[in-house]
Amino acid sequence: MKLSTKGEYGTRLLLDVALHSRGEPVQLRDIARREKLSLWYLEHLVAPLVAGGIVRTTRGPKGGVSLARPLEEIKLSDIIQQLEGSTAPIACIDDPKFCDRSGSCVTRDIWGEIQKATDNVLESLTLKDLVERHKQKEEAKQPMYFI
Amino acid sequence: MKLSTKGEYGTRLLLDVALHSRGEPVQLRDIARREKLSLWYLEHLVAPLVAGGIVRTTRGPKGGVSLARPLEEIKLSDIIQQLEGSTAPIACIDDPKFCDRSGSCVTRDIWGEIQKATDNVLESLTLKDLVERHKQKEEAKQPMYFI
DNA sequence: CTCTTTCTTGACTATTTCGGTCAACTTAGT
DNA sequence: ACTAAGTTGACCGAAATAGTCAAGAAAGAG
Repeated sequence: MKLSTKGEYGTRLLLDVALHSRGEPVQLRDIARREKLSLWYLEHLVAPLVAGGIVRTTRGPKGGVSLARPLEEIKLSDIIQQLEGSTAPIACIDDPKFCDRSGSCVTRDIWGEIQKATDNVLESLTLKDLVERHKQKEEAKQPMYFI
Repeated sequence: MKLSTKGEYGTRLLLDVALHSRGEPVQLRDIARREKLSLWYLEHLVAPLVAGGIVRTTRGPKGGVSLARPLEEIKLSDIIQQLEGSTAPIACIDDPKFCDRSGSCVTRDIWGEIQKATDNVLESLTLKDLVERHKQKEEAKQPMYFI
């Protein structure tokens, strides 16, 4: 039931862009520094995100990565779909012909239910939710001097 | 979000034992034949299942594998736990010290929710449920001559 | 126009995990 | 004893993963 680093880092990448974009693109170099990720690895995460219409990139000075859609229109499931492919825990879910027992296989049904459970979580959350949760955590850290 | 073949084959192994045990142990060789799995690979699945108290094995003639507990007391989560280890999609869930940002990491919370969602499914199902589902599918296949 | 800055692309590599095989051993029954 | 099981641990090849790098293309600034 493992998530690869693509999905992990990719989500952090997007959240970082969401938090630091002030209208302008966010540079990969800065993301790499803040998130402590290799710049050369991040480059490979951006390509599929562009292909999936999740981010836009601009080259040259003051270039970088920006979100291609409003925060609330970027679902976690979009990100994972783009970076990890399917969320199916096993191949026969996506391709019934993968195994000739698919029709009568009880265990296959279970893996399907598991996929559904994780998809429910991923589809119910958007980047906006992540940003809000992040801000809440930040506020919780600050002592409230103004009271 | 992939399940390895250990969890996949192990679940089928257990279901096969549940379906074919008539008081006596079920032999690995027969399981391998029925499930079309390599005998040598199955051997590696049995060891952790014994360690987890899920099955007992007896050696020698007429030996084999038998369930160590009643069907309804073997949860899917027990099986997966034993064969795959944790269901955490990412290491920092099990070990917060794995990453120094764990406390304030929003994405980590998400992976935790996903784990919880899959655990809910796995803990709600027992081998007995699988057996019953299997029988229902079998019956559905038979045309009902008796009507 | 050219220089710099930034992303783009694809090649490359190291490491790990996975799936699978096998042989030697132990135990239990006949 | 002999035979029929499971037990254990070593081993291997293939594939996936994670990561690095270098050459190039686009966009702006001057």
